[in-house]
Amino acid sequence: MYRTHHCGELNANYIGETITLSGWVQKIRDKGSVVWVDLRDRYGITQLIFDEARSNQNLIDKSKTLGREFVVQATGTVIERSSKNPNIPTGDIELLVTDLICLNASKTPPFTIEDETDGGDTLRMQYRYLDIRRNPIRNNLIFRHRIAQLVRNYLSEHDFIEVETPVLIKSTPEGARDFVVPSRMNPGQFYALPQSPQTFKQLLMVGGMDRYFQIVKCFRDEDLRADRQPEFTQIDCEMAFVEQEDILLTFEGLTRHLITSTTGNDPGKFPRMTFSEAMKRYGNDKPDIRFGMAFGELNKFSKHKEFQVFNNSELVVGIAVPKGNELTRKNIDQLTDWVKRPQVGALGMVYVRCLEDGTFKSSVDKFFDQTDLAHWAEITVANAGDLILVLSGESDKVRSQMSALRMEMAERLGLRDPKVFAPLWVVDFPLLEWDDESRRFHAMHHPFTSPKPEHMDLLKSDPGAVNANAYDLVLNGNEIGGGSIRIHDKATQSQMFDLLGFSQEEAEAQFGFLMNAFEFGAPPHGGIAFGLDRLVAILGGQETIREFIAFPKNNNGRDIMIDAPSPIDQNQLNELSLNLK
RNA sequence: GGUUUGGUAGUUCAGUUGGUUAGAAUACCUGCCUGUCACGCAGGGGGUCGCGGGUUCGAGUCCCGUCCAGACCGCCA
Repeated sequence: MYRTHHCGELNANYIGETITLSGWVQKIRDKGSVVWVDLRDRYGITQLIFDEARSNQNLIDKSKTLGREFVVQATGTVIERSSKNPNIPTGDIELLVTDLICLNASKTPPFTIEDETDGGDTLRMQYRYLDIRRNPIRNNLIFRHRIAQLVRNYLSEHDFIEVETPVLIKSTPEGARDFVVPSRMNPGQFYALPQSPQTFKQLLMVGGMDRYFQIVKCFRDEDLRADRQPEFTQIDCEMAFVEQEDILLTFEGLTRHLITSTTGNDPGKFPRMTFSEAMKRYGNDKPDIRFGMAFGELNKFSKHKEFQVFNNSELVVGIAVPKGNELTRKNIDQLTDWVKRPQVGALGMVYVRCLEDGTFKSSVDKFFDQTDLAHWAEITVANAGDLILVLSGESDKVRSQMSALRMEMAERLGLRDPKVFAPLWVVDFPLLEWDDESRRFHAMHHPFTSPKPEHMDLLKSDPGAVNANAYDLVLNGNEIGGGSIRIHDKATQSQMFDLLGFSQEEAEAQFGFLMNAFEFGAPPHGGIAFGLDRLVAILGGQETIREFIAFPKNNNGRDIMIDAPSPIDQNQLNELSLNLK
């Protein structure tokens, strides 16, 4: 038997017992005639002791041959320590070893297996199996397991059935790029990996499953980010015979349950905001509402003077940075440089200091008087001691620039507290968005999203003005879920494909199976999908989803541990009827 | 596709205006040490400064190219 106990459970109650532990050598402290070895497993650390007074010399010599990360099995007697360590649960006892087996040696690891490791990201990814031995990563994976468990239990209790859907499916032009898989038995033809099980879950509704969920891998061949991986996990859900309100309430329930269970804080009823309000007030469809600094639109009080920059701008918008007047001129100049970086793209920035005596000092005092600036302060809800930052330009651009600035200021002021959870429903998304490049409409959510019934008439006359029964769930400035009420009749679906520029033949070839199904009694239905990786990371108080994925890919979509992707053998290419170049 | 930051010992980093033999910490190895738990003390080994080219009497340092890594923009229905 390799072990009778774990390394984290022994305490004073076990004194005198003979037990066996197995684990990894965390550290050896060799004092000459006494040797201590910290033995680690998933559950904790227990100190082993080899002592000239009580152990035989062979055993002591053997202990001195061990190194970091050796795998050993130690049998001995639990004894009370003469000097205790209050910092660890097993600190009152140690194991006086009577038998020691080295189960496997180890090379010296390339980085320290400690909470604060000295290893860089690349090295940690290359030796991810060593990284996983560290508490933070192991705890993150356990945390992820807990959340998946909570989701399964909650949804199961609410009559949802987990159904697996295929991974080898058909490529479609809409949406993200597909990962494709060549078919050996069908030369020249390809499967695609699903970007989501969207059509399958709708077909399950047609199949009468009524309430479906699946914790499922999805694949998108797009560039990566700290919070984006080419393969990621969704909590994919669909319900039949529901309206938008039913779905919002059901999944608000799930999300509240997750937040409350994992953080101990009940976020209460989730606020709701329309897409257009989110864009107007925060320049963003996923506003972080843990803090203020909502936009104030200043057009009315900024275009009546000789300041041509504002006069030539479609939109002048400001935010009040709390206590921002503490910033020095140099700080503000640096901030101006920051917004002028190409990633943000502003041409300049105007600032107004709100002084303690109620007056204002701005970078545009030449053009605007105290009355003008007082209006700005009122609109941006600025108090004495605040700093109003103003950007101007074309509406869409200036909103996204100001959104970036708002987030940056919140970051600098420490307002993005990872222990505070502020969920928000964003509703009433537009159905379509115009794409200048391809000169056609794209589905904002996806082509299966239902227009709002009261906007059905607009579909023909003014498609861009049609709102959808689509909604996103936002948590702390991150989109953690999104969904919609779906189209469930062939005529509307067909009209939708038409709007998106599909010919009847193309629509039939790509989505004929779905529209056929709609002709056999498709129930009204809708759903939502959560990004599990992101959700887990945010609830775990971190930004980077990689810390919550056992074997993540790097910035270039590579797995540097197994070295994938990689070229394949010419024979394999031949079998697949593939000819490169 | 673009912007930007970095690449120096096993690891994390420092390295001034271009100037002698490239340093520190930690890890590793050896010796000493009976209560350590970031143990301590003494000693030791360890470098093609990512790679290629250029400027120069002289390049870790400056220039060009390239590769790798991180962050961001585009992209992500």
